[in-house]
Amino acid sequence: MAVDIRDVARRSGVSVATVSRALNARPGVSAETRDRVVGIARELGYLPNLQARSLVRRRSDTVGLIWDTSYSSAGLRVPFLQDLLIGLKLALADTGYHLMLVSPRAAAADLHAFEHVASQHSLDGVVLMGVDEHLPAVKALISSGLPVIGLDLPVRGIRASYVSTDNRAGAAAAVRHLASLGHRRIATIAGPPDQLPAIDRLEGYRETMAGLELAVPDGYVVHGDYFLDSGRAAMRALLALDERPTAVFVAGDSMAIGACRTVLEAGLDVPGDISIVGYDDEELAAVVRPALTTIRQDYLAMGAATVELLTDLITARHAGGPVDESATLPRLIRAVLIARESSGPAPTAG
Amino acid sequence: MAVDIRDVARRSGVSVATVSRALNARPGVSAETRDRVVGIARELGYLPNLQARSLVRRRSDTVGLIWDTSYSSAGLRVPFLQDLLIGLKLALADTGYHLMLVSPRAAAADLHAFEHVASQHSLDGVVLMGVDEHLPAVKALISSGLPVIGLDLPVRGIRASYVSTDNRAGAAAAVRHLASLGHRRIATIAGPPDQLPAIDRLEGYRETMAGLELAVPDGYVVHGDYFLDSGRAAMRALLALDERPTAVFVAGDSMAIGACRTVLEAGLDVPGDISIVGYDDEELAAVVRPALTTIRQDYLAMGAATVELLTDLITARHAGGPVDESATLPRLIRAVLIARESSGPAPTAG
DNA sequence: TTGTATGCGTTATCAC
DNA sequence: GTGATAACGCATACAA
Repeated sequence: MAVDIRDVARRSGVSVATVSRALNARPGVSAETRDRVVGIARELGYLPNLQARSLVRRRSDTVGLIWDTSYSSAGLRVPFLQDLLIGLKLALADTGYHLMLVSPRAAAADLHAFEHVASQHSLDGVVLMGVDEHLPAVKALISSGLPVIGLDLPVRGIRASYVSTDNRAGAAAAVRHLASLGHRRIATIAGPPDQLPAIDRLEGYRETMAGLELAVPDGYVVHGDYFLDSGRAAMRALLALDERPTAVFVAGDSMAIGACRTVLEAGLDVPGDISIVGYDDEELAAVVRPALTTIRQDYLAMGAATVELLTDLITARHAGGPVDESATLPRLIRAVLIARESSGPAPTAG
Repeated sequence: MAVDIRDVARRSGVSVATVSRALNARPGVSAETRDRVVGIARELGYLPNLQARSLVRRRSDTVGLIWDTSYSSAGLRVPFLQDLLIGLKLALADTGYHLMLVSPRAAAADLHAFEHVASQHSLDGVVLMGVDEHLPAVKALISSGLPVIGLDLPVRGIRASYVSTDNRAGAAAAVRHLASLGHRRIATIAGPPDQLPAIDRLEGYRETMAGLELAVPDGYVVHGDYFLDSGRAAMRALLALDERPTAVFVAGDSMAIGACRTVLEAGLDVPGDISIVGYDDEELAAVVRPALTTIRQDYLAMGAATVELLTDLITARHAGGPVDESATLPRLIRAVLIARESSGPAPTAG
């Protein structure tokens, strides 16, 4: 049926070993025969069988993606993860690695579920996304020594690291943007105080405010839960303040939209009276009115960093060499500010 | 390193052939030895190597997903496709098939690009998503005889079919909803006239209007390109009509939002003066003001139908039997109307 | 530089 | 019911 390496060998008048060497650009074959073999292989439409290849090479040139999407059955959407998937896919396409999606159904029950799928498919490495990093199966996978990268998921290990966004720097960019527009009374609507990204964004806000020698009066830090309504409530609290802020950095787009609405309903203007900067650049950020200035996580860059880290780990492992320290250092990707309509010059003193 | 079938055989005191038979529940092995072998295999933590397995069985229990995401580099997002992916993934997880993501980089150039990857990975079947169905490589893939299912992509062939939403019925639901609110002058903003979903939605509109004995005057059908701005332009055309519609069925949420804005900017009210129904129930449909009444596609059901169709095709092919007619019949999944704020009673005659 | 032979871990085809 | 053994398609150690 399909043409195999023996067919190419016969037609070329050489042995299969020579064909293999020629096609894989291995040394020890004359340029002349190499060219001839390559030509005949192309002519015959020869395609090496990947299963056979990985069986003998003991590697599959395939990385697995472990991504728990069960939340989706409940109607939830996490668009950011899906953006990350695309970033990963695009970056991987340039490297020759294939991507296998594994569905972690039994992960909760079976401690070795992840190791098992990895071993059965001879996966060269694994990317973790949207799973609980405290899962025993995750820890077991990491201590198995297989190269593992957490995508927006803080895991560390002998051959494990992670890629995430620099939430501190993102918050700093937002605050600096507002300050550069002349704002001095800048408040923040933060996320839940027990989540790492929320904590980092809040710290980034505080640090930058301090660096700019701007005061953070009582009441300038309000917490929400990332949902729209909590943004409304938070903004109401901010509007009730004696020294009302002229700008607000909001740690999530939905909350920012809620905050916007509350400002407008109060008869004030955005950005005329109050400037607002969101976070995440969700799809709707560009659509609402006024369009939201926000911080975008660069998922293409995150995908690229993930692939880079993972392939480094993989090649180092195959080379049998020691794990390079720098290869297991987490990579924080800079978030970029997308300036739209919801931020503008500070109102002239009045 | 890892325990293989020979280890199990040795420990069981039987041959590898017997082990294989026992573990795969093949006939010709006594219940007694079967149980013993299974027990020892479990005890040893034996995991069959899937590459070796698929090498000899000539099937991989893996389906490929061909999904072109290159548009994403341009900053575009198609959230619906990502919902579909999750639906597919969840449905597939229950069947034991694995999912391999293939990135069609050379598809445009190489006529046989898709066949090649399928053959190299011994894929049992392929799901197509977000690629141009007119691509020569797609046609070539289908005529290769491999089981292929288009997800929201109208392909047909000897072992090819597709799953889509019932766009006709969705449009009908929208029109009937508006009619039930008392509207009689119902216009539509359709999609590009050369895309099947757009065509079906338009036909569903026409049929239902005819069935309700409602007139579709000249100018009541305007085409857009699914982007927001085209919805604005289309609505401007509609507003300029002598007999202005009191309701508009818009074939996409973004266009519907654009249409809403244009109505509001013209000093008219939604839904007071003009009711609007969108299509897709994108995330932002629930967030914009007024919240959009729209048609939601059931992506979990679509994923399930895709898997069902594909596995039927695959098992039929492996059985060597003829292709069941019904297995290549497209499956249309019913869409549901989500009533929100953008649709209301028709204005009383004036 | 090239060819021969062996092994990768299974399943399947024969014998027995 | 069970056991040798030959594929499956490829890469590579060793010989030549």
